[in-house]
Amino acid sequence: MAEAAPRRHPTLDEVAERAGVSRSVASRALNNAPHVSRAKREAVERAVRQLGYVPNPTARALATRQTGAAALVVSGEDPSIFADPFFARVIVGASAALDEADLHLMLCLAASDRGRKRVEELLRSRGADGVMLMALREDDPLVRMADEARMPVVFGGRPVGSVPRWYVDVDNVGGAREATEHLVSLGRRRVAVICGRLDTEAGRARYRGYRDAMLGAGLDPFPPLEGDFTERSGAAAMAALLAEHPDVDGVFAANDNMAVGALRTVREAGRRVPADVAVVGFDDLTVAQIADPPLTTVHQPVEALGREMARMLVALVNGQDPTPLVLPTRLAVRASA
Amino acid sequence: MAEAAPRRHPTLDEVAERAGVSRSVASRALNNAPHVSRAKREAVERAVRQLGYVPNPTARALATRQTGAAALVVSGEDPSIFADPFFARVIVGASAALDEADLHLMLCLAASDRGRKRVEELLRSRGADGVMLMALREDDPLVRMADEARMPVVFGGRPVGSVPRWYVDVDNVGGAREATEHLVSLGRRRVAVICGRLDTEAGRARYRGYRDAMLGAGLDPFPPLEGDFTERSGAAAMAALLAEHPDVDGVFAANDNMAVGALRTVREAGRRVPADVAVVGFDDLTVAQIADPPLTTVHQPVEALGREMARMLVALVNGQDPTPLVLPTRLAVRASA
DNA sequence: GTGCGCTTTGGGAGCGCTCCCACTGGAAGC
DNA sequence: GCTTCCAGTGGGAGCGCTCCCAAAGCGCAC
Repeated sequence: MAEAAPRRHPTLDEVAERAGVSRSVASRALNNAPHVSRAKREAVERAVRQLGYVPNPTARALATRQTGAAALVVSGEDPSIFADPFFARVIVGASAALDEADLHLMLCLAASDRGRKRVEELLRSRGADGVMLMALREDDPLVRMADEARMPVVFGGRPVGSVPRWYVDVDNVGGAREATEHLVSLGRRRVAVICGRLDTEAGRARYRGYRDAMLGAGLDPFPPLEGDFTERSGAAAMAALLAEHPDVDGVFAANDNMAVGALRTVREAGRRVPADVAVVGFDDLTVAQIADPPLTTVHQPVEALGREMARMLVALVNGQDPTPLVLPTRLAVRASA
Repeated sequence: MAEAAPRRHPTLDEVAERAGVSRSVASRALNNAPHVSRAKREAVERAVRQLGYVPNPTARALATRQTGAAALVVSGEDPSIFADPFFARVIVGASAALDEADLHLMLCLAASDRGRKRVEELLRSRGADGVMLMALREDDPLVRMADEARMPVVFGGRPVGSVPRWYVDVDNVGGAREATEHLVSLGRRRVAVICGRLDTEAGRARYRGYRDAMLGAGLDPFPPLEGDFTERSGAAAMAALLAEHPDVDGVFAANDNMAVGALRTVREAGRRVPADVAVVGFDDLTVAQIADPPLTTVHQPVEALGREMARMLVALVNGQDPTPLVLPTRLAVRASA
């Protein structure tokens, strides 16, 4: 038997009775609403203390039509993409901002079909006051669902093929451009690219940034060589690159994991980093600092991303109409380039 | 203006009316309860489809006194401890298990005072059907709150100084013992230890396992040298160790981050791993595999930890009385030892 | 003394669902 | 023929809160 409740929860009625006031007055006192005399307010406070009263959030939610919770949905068929520390840091930021607005955080990993179904239900049933949506693939059904949702939706990053009404993103194009320009400024001329999945907007935008920088420097951009954001795929891509273009002297990888994989392959091929091949990553996760050599990479404000998504959502919930936000990146120069 | 709702949500009453039945019958049909004729059941289903009806979870929660959500609380004064990929993987496991039971996951980072206060309110107000509690420090006020909570509580790991009624833990003592025995079996005799925080039960248990193994092998255990589970602290501890005991030939670090720090310090001191100093970690996070050399470490089933916590909680919510669980660890032997 | 406007108060009607219970009518048992 | 039973049904009373609104109380200008 689980914790036979010591005594039933006291209700607002009981508080009111004990304080010698009506339920209305007690409610107002509790919510710091006006139109309550000082004496009654204090009487209510006393009764609350004596009874150990805590308002029932469900009842309040039913009456106010506000659940007091915001959901963060992380999409993707593979649940382990969530193991990427990236999301953990987004959550830290979002959690802090939601705390300030007194909203709870519901986390939905929409990996399995079942999970996806539950997200759809959440969206349709107003099981939360608003939703933050992340990591959407091309044609993700969640995008359509979000359109039809009966609550505010903020996107983290932009989905492929559509520009949502409200989103927070990082400057993927600018970051990739800066990374590539850095390689060029070091005198590298045969600068290759290891793209992320090109069915994500981040993957595409980072390739665009690379391409812009190469063209701007009068160099030939490499065609997109696609990885899937894992270390393994970075290592494989680098191997292919060395085989096909032995003279490559710089590599921009669309994230740190792949950059670390590339680092490993370069070393195993007997070449030095950065002397023979300079490598730049993207993200600036912990792994960039402990890589050998430490990875030059595009720093993105991950916690700020979460924080700003949450703030935007709070604004929407409060009936405001915030404008989309693109957060700046900056290059963290370390030993690898 | 945020999304002027296209039309008000249809309610169960409207469904019932459209289907030509009473609200009771509609409710029963919706919940697959008995005592509904086939014809009416189908009529209700049709009405649901036509109206695009979705039950209001809040109203249901109020009536059933079940919120349909479980909370995962991660304690700790520093919110960034949550950035440890460890928690992300716990969440993946917990989320999957909760999905199966149709429970939502609420995530509470009880870092700030404000966050802690909100957790307390959650615990006292039955804002969730149950709670999973992790990463508790000595004297964490959350432990007391959990005792007084009006809902089931499952601990992840055991808090210092008390054995909760329900918990899931990994075999910290056994894992640490096995790690140390491995070092001894390699012929190492001066095997030192870099402990984790000794105000956590995991930190203490891992030291106990180390000590047991040393004594069992007839060797002198080193006194506890405490780190705080970060790479930096591991590096510092290792430096101190080399200064004081230049002849140390093996190190057991209580987690991977500290082991990686130790690795770095050993190399910077001009010694070789594992030839001069063999190093073993604990956790088997991604970092263990990409470390140089790859880290021999105690693998713990992190996702299973989350999954089992969630399952235990579900059992409690369903009125059962599950028994505490200690999950086994195993040594993942790589190049560092 | 009357009327106006203000704050303070409590009654009551929801919010949308579940679930107890009383009722119906037809099948089964005697 | 009667009672007994039970699947099927709908009415209605909650769950615990918010919030509208009418009424009461009171000071103050006229």
